[in-house]
Amino acid sequence: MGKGRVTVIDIAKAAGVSKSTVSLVLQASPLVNESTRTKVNAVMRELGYVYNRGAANLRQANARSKIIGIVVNDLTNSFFAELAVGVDTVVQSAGFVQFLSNTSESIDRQREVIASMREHGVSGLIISPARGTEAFDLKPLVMAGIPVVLVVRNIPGAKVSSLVSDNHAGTFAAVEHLAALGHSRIAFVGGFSDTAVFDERLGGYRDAMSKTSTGVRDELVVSSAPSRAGGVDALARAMTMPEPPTAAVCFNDAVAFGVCDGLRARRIEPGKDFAVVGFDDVIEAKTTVPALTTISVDPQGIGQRAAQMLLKQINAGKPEAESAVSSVRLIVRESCGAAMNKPGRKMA
Amino acid sequence: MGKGRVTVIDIAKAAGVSKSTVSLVLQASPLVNESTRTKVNAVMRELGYVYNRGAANLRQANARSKIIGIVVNDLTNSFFAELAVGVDTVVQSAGFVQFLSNTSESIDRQREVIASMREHGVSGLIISPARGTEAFDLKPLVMAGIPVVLVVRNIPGAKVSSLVSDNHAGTFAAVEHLAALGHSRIAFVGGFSDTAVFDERLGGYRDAMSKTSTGVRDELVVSSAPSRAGGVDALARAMTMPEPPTAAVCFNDAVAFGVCDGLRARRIEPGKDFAVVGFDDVIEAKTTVPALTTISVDPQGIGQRAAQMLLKQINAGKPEAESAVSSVRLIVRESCGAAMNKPGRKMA
DNA sequence: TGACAAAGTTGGAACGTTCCAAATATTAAT
DNA sequence: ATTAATATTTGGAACGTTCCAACTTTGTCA
Repeated sequence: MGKGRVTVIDIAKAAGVSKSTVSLVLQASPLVNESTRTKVNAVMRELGYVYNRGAANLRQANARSKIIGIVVNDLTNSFFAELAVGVDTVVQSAGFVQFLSNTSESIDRQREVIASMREHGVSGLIISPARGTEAFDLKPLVMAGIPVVLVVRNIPGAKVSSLVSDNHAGTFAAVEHLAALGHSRIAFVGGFSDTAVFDERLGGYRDAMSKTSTGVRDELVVSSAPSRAGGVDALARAMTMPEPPTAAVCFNDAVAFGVCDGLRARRIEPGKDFAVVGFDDVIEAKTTVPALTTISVDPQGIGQRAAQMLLKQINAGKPEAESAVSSVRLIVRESCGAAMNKPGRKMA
Repeated sequence: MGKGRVTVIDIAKAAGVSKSTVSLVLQASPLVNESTRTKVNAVMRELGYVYNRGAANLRQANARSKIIGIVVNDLTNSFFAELAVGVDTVVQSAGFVQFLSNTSESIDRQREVIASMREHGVSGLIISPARGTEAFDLKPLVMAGIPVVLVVRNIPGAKVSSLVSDNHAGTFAAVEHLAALGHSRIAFVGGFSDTAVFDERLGGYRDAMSKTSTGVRDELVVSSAPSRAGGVDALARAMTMPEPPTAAVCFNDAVAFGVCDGLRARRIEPGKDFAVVGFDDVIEAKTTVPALTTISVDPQGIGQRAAQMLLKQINAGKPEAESAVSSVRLIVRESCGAAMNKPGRKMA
């Protein structure tokens, strides 16, 4: 014993029934007699049977596979890690399991992992596409009728579902808030300028700025890598200007943290001498000092909602593309200087 | 067209050969004539064929499945996210794809996802077990001959491979370093006291402390959740002591960041008035201000190495359990106060 | 008792691939 | 031209499951 795996036929023999009956038991069919059912189940436990899903959904070409794939462009960014967790919770409770792959912004890698996932028979895909992904790259998927939900970054011509956050509204609100606090030289800091997300966030910033007394000033937008190091770097550039800004709306929280680091290195206290607003509301935002004022996008929530959209399409049979925008809200904490009272910490 | 999927038989018909030949082409067999090979490949491209791995490894019961599973206890912790990335890179280049699931420290969930992955036919598993996992829980896996590599947390009686970092050496080095800088009241801060990792790190701290003039003092170890918030909390408790510490060896980087937050909230400057050492060297450690002195464990490296151990076992056929400890090293940055010169930042 | 329905069970065939042994085509050697 | 060797191709059978149609058993009613 031990060599070959235990199959439904072994169970049938041991239980003195036919393989068909065992199959019915596996599917919890009401057709089978209660006594046989318990007997079969007992034998299964005894022999250590494990269901072979591969064989099962080879037979049922119609029903799909209980596997979904999620491919993200940068798993080391905790935004995506949390998004993955959100997806995981809902697919798990729907009895699915997820392939997860990281592309590190490489289109080639992305193509490979998507191909590999198809070969393994995923019944749907959640994709946060690598920079530079074209509608063309998704063509094979839609041709094959595989449901796809794009998250975070949308792709113009692709006929697939998408779920992005309301970037325009987010930065718009951030600027309004800073302006209401009396700031006028407000910078837009960080992010790669060749992405749609950047355009949207910058758009919100611009539209809000144009309603202020200062108006839009191009020198106030300084881009950089969307990372903590990028934030440090971008701030350094911003502070060399003749009239440096007094506040910054950052591309994301990582950049905002970098900006805070850079300020402190210059002996400028974020939240006191300079206002900083982030974007994303990652988990550290609320515990850092000073707590980060930011635009909350709830990455886990997006993951969950994306997973729900995907499962809906999978169950619907015919994939009906749907695009949604996830609303965002401004979370006012300390880094923008709005909280004048020093918050006391609970002590044991 | 478009309803049924394209199979190897369709290709065979269209190319005027037999399905066996097509199969040989798929496996890049040297037996097939060059001209037929190119023809078959052309037809495949034309008809949009996608390989059905499920069917394939149903046939070859011997060869395994090109899927590995990775289950972690907390994906929102960036340590694990990076570990997952490390695993991903090596399994991807070995032509594998990974299932990833998050257990959120729930044993039930862990049992479910492992069962699900088995049903899907994974050929190996990398597990960072949920708190409280017993050797018993892994029994079915080893009985079935499925290779398992435990990472981060080892489980005493389990007959599977493991790869953990040298926790004892890490905290030992941290204490030695702080003592050399002149500190004597050195606290050990954070972590749940019911885990093996905690014991090991505390052990290294204790052994090093017993060699100092102060010796081991139990009131200097204050545990907490291994998170940023936990660090804030633990520091608060530590500072209420009659003779508060002047330095802290932290359970991990998240706790260390929390300790820094807590210090700043008390107007104590980390790296100047108080020395802080972390454990893990997460990605933010080097960019934060002050840069965190910490024990580097290179999570991506661990992920890669674990994946290599697993692949080796998968290829070996018979799983030979092997346990390794990954060495760690002290990275001296600013938070311990050792760097007296203020590091200048590169400007554009 | 016979007919009929309901409940429960069952033996193939099928899913898309790989493997094997055997068949055929090609080339080289006599 | 015949044989031997080599190169290439091929038709089932098998993998573990589900589905279907048909079968057997049991119970009900006249």
